[in-house]
Formats: sequence, structure tokens, C-alpha cells
Amino acid sequence: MSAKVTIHDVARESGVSIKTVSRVLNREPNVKADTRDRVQAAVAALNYRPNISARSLAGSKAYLIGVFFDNPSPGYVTDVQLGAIARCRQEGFHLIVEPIDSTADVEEQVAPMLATLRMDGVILTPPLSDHPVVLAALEREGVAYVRIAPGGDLDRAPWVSMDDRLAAYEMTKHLIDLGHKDIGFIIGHPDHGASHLRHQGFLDAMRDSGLLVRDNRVEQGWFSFRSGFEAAERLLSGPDKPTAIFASNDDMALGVMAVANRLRLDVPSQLSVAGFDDTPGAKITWPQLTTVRQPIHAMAGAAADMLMQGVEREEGAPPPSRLLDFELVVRESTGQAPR
Amino acid sequence: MSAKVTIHDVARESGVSIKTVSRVLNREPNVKADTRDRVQAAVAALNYRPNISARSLAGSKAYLIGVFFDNPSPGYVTDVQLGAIARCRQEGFHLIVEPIDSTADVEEQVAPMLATLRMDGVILTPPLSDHPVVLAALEREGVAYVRIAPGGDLDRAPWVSMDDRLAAYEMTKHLIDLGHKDIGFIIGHPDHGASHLRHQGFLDAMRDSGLLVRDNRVEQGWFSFRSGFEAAERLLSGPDKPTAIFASNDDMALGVMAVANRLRLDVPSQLSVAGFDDTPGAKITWPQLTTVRQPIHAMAGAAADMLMQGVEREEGAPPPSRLLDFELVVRESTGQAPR
DNA sequence: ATTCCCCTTGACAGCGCTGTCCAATGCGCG
DNA sequence: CGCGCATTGGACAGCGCTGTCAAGGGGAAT
Repeated sequence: MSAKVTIHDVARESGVSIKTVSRVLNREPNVKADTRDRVQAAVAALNYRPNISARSLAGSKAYLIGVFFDNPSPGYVTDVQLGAIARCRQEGFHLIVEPIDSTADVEEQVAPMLATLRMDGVILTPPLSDHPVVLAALEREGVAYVRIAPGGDLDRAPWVSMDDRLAAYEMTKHLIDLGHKDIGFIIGHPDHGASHLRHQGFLDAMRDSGLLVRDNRVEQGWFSFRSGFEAAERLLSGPDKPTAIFASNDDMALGVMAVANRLRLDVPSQLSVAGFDDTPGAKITWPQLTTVRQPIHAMAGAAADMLMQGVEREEGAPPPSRLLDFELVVRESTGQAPR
Repeated sequence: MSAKVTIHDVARESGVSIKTVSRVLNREPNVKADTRDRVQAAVAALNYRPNISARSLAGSKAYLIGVFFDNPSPGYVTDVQLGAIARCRQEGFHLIVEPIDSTADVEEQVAPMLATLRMDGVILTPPLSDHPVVLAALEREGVAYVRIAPGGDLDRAPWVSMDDRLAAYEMTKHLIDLGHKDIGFIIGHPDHGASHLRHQGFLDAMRDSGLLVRDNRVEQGWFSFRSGFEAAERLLSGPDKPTAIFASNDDMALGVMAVANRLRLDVPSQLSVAGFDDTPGAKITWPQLTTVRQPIHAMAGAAADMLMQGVEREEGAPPPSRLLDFELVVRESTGQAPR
């Protein structure tokens, strides 16, 4: 076990006071370049690392960012973590992950944790981005937070998102351009704000192209493979079938593919299938899924950035939020409509 | 923002010294039942939560458990996190996740983090469980750790695992019982200790049944969908095909399924496919994958337990490790061998 | 040269808690 | 009735760092 080296050791080594060491560590101004160099040399020589507990106890920063999730999609979750960590590392911050079980007592899970940890901020992933109890607890404890892809109440707090409506609009357009006129749609989990936006984008594109959306062409799903599978069974039962199905996420699209497979419907010659998210699963199928690439990694990184910079907004001003770009990923699961 | 309530407030409220409050918080003996109750009532009344930074600065515990990973499989990673958290919550511990990029300078990623955070312990997931630089850094910094599914050097430190060899053995037996005699095998990533064990289990089962394993029936994979896909292409090219393929993990098995699909080989009537891990992907395919359920959640929980109890082993004694049970999950991707 | 100011640096007091050590109290026993 | 021991409670000193405040030093302005 390497000996613990403290700020005092560095101070002694470089012949300055501990306060000055603290100054250079925190990149405070008003330190002579020469002094700064000496301290940095000592830090390097002793291999000194400030103790995070001491820093957060004495100071106002905890160097801890929380990530809350209650997301059935592991790919999404890890992507968020990776994106956030990438930015945190550079600033010496660390990530605390906290799965929240929304079916249990949320207040009880969140409140104690916020009080003990006193994190600098937390990143909320859907569907937690819109969870009233979580938001309220965060505000009550005075902990800053950034919502990823919130569904509504956008002025309440800073957020990072992408234009879900536009993405769904463009995907629908892509299908229409391929000649599809009768398109089925599977709505996502109603608790996720994005579900509504994607649905709206679909509807808008259909309307703008003068296409009819029949009632029995829209099914409710829950973002899970199974729900997509079941929705597809309803959509594809009987002789009257749509020529394309646009599912609100990849997992459900995979469910659609499975049904098509079972029904011996060839994708894409007899049925086009489109997903949303570009999860790893999109490539783990054959044919590979046409989908929308969400900038999850970048969104999480941006959220972490905002938190580390201490997102503070002036009274009345809109929260400093960001809308990132998505990308339409056209692969093999969509093709020309059968005539 | 709720006012910060400290241990002093609780002490005043309950009419004892802060030290006594500390005693009841830490469940130390020698506190009269009556006193303990008064203190607990005050804690509840004031909604007091001890500050974790102060605790770890003053005491020897940090209430922080790290999880290191460099795993391409998000399902595995989240499962580990969920399993570990479930146990940590009960004891008031929190989880720090740290992705490690083994292709970059590992020492540089691990050492500073260990020094600043001073965690109570870290959980190592494959392939990090066998990473020499990580193990060495942990030992040098005197940070306890538990390895999940390590490949070798088992006496070095505590671990939690399952019997990978036996599981692969039984899966192979399952295939043999179905009448398969010509079975292909796809080896996992060579850096993962389990890869070797699974391969060995396969070989043992074949030998015990008096079956021959031809050289061109064993392919090297990397645990990724793509590597499984490519291995399957080699295995299934030409007229001389195995009747079953056992892939060392689900992602690769999914790759095999994709190739079978493309080749218009019906699974399972013409080709049986078996995977390993029971990741979410195993159910996100049609037919669903026969696989081995790894007790990932339980393994992570056990690892967290060991760390929180302060795994200390006497000199010479073997580390207090645990082998958990696996389960063969037979679904639709395996069936009777074609005659 | 003198005054003023700003740039640098350091002394010191905590942050909220635990560990150590000692005092007070209560009990059984000779 | 007094002594010794076990039990319980409290005072106090840090843990390693940052925030506050004040002091010293050198240059620009007068």
C-alpha cells in the first residue's frame, strides 16, 4: 500500500503554503507562473492526488455526478454512462449510478441518497426525466440536474435532447419516398416523453404527404421486444396488411421482424421495418435495421458538461439547453414498397 | 433547499453527545436501548442523513464500491450494476462505475482514481478480472477487490464465479442427447478467462461421448455479433456442415442465427444453435435462443457483500470465494438432429 | 520620492464526522 | 460498607482540504 501523500507533503516539497498548493490544484488565478511550476513538479514527483472526501467536505464541490435510470434498455444505459464518464474524467469527476425503481417508493430511494452524497448534479434519463417525484426531490434538496430527452415542462430545468419529432418525420418520409402508402406505427412507452413526439412526427409526415392513417394501423407498445411482437401480430394478422411498419424503438422493431419471420413475410421485399435508437440490437439481426441514430453518447457528455460548469440560470431566462443532431441510418430492413 | 441537518442537531434534539449519536448510527454496542431509541427518534424527526464525505474523511470507510468494466456487452454490465446496487443500498453504500479502456494506458486510468476516491473495494468484471496491471494497481494502493469470473490465478484474491466448464459440458451434452454428432464450436474472446473453460467443457463432453471434434469445426471468435457471424460463415460454407453450433456467448450465437437465416437454413430443424449468458438478446430473436443463464445479478451481489464486510483473508488461507449455480435454458433454437 | 493598489502568498478556522481516551455511573462481591 | 470491574456517555483532536481574511511586495501614478 502506497503511503498516503497529502497536500502538506506537496507544500513542504515545493516550499509554499498548503493554500498555494490548493490554488494551483484548483487553477485559481493570481499564482506566479514560477510558483505554479514548482508546485506542479512536486505534485508529479510525489504522485500526489487530492482526497475527494476532504475536498468535498471543505469545499462546495463534491466531484460527483449522479446518473439516475430506470430504463429497460441496457444499451441505452451504458451508452449514457460512457458518454458522461468521458467528459467527467477530464475534470476529475466521478459517476455514481443509481437505478431507480419507479414501481416502488421513489421518494424513499432518492431523498436519502441526495442528502448523504450531496452530488454536484445528476443526469436524468428517460423516463425519469419526466418523473415528478424525482424532479421535486432534486429541487427540494437543491441539487442541480439535467434532463435527457424530457417530454414536457421544458422550462423547468436544463435539458439535452434531440428532435424526436423531426426524426420520426424524416423516417416516415423515407418510407413514403420508397412508395409506401399504408404504414403501420407502434407507439412507445407512454411514460417516455419522446414517445409522443415520435408519434406526432409520424402523423405530421403522413398528413403532409396527404396519406391516410387508419385507426387500426397504430398500436400501443411499451418499448419492449414483446410489446413490439404483440403489436406486430395485430398489425399483420389477416390479409389486410400495411406494407411497412415503423416502430418507435429498435427493440419493438425487432419484435416486428420476428413476427414477419414467423409469418414468412420477407423483409424488406414484402414488408419494410424501421426502428429508432440504433441500439446494438439493430445490427444483431438480419436484415439489419433501418433506424435513427440517437446521439446518446454526446447527449450524456453535454449533460455532464453542463453540470460540471455549474448550470445556473438567471431568473426568468430559459434554461441553457441543447438540441443535438440525429442521423437517419438506412440499412436493409426498408425497401421499395411492393406493388 | 432543505436546511442541512448535522449530527449536532440530532445530539441536541435527543439530549446526548454527538459521539453517542455516532454510536447508534454505526450500530456500535454499549448504548442503552432507551438512549438508542431516543436518538433514532430524533434522527427520524429531523430527517437526518449523515454526510458521506465527512464520514469517510474521519473514519476508515468510504461507503463507496467501484465497478470496473471494459465489456462490450451492455446487458452484462447493467446486470452487474443492478446486482451490486441491490446489496449496497441496504448498507448505505454507493456505486462508482468506471469503464476502463484496456487498449489505452490502464495504469493511468486506475491509479489516480484509486488514490482520490479511496473506495472500500472494487468489483472487477471480465476481462478486467484477469488484467495484470489492474490487479497490481489495486494491490499497491491497498484497495480490496473481488473478481467476477476470473480465468486463472485463483488464489490471488477473492472471486465469485460459476462453473463455466460444467455449463458448457452440459450444453454440449444437451446437443448430443438431441442426436447431434457433428457439432461446431465458436471460442470466446481469448482475454476472458471463461472462454477457455467453456471451450474445455465442450471438448470434455465430446470426448466423454466418444465423439470426434474435427479441426475445422472449432473457430475463434471475440464475443461480438460480427465475430460470430464470420465464424458461422466459415463453419457453414460448403456442403459439409455441422448440424449444430455452440457459440460461447449469445451475441455470437445471434451472429450464427443471422448466417443461418441468410443461408435459408431453418433453425432448429436443419441447424441447432446454442448460446451462453442468457442476455436480453437471447429472447430478441426468433426462434429464441437456447442458452446458459449466468447468475450475473447474484454474482455481483455476492461480490458487493464480500467487499462491504471487508473481505480479509488470513495468511495462507484460500480467499473466501463463491461458486454460484448456472441454469440451462432450453428454448427453441435447438432441436433434434436432422437424419 | 511617496502614495495607492493590485498581485501573491500565507495563517487559520472550520466542513461533519469517527477514533481515542477518560469520566461517570451502576453493579456484584468480599 | 467499600472496592473493583463492566457499562455507558462525553470531550476532544484530528481526517485533508477550501474559504476567508489579512499581510507583504512591487509597480504605476502622482
